[in-house]
Amino acid sequence: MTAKSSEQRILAAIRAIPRGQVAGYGEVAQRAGLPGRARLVARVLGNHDEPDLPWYRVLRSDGRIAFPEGSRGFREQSQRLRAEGVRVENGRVRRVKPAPDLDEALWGPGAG
DNA sequence: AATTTGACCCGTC
DNA sequence: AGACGGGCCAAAT
Repeated sequence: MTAKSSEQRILAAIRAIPRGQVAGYGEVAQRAGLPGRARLVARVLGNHDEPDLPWYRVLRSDGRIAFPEGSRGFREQSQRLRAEGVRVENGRVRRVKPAPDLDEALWGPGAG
């Protein structure tokens, strides 16, 4: 038997996204062992047939919904995200604040 | 077969 | 924040 197809790995990575949390296409691709294949992830999402697939937890790297504002997918995704407690604002998801660099902590404002 | 398209990403300005 | 260019890969034209 051959190895699992990339599609299966991508689907698995998407299913692995915890409820109430989101992930970027590139992030999913990387978790699926396919770094740089973000577009492939998008294609797979467009071809998905599984109703239980949390496709709505996948966003752009900017934290924005990949659908055009006002589109059906856009509203559905934003609504589903809000249903999980994700804060969606103007088609954009408030992502987790990145950890500050050590230099910033040491040499930041007030360190002088 | 070449070009365009698509639920994209990253570094740089 | 937004704009630009390069990368990536498969389907559609």
